[in-house]
Amino acid sequence: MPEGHTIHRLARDHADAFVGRPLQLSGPQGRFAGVERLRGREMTATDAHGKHLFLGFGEDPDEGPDADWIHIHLGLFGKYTWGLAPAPPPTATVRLRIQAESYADLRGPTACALVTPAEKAAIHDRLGPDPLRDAGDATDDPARAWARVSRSRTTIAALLMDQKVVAGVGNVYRAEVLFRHGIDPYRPGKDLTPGEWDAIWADLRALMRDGVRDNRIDTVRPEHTPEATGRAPRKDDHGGEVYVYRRTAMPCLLCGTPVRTAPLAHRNLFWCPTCQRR
DNA sequence: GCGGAATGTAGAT
DNA sequence: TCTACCTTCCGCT
Repeated sequence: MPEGHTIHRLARDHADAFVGRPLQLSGPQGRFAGVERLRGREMTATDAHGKHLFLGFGEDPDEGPDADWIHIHLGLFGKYTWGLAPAPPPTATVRLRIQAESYADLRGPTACALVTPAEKAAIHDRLGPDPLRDAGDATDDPARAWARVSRSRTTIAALLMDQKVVAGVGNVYRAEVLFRHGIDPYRPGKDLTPGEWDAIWADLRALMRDGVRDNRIDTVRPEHTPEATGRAPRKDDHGGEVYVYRRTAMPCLLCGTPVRTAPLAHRNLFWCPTCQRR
């Protein structure tokens, strides 16, 4: 269950494990039609933008005559399982298995399909800038996001989840970055100051880079950890330490106010009504 | 064993 | 604003 950091980590892990190595591809579930076309071919590149993962095949995967990309989006349920070869017999839910010296099993993705370089470019075009990219182009330019945010009456909580505005932020990073900056999630985007946006973007970059490195989301500053403050740690465990995400009714790590939750655009929003003011 | 929830998105209305 | 889709896991019977 991924936000952008998971996808960038997967791009790196696929590059390390599979680029330039003899591969065995299979689709045990029978729902990935690209297996036949890619049989015997070499993975030559990987890429990530927001929550979209791309695995490139062909001498020049960006424009060569044999260029193909596997486009993968994990959605809410998609999950990877990694291990050392030989892989055990796959279960019926494995959409895609890639095997070299190690193997990766993909289950439950929203998308797993072959796309052309042009189709890949179209996906980049409809995504906003990604705090984790470092291409020096439109795909990581925070000014593009600010242009949308600063003109919008939509709440900052909804804007942060809109992949056309910012690519890669999900429900955990949204809740946590708004908490870290003391921003009420219901504030309209146009009410934010440029300074607030710059700080949010810089923080997302730092937090999400940590997420890629550690393969989990940790957002709590050392001085606010349960160990440092003596407050009880959150019971639920999604793999990291956070201020408000899924800490409903538990005391805020800073002020002790019960953390609030409310549905917003089909997702649960979490915030501290005391620390996050309009 | 069942129901609900989960780090998500697309498409219909 | 709603529904559908995909899979796993946890808490409750």
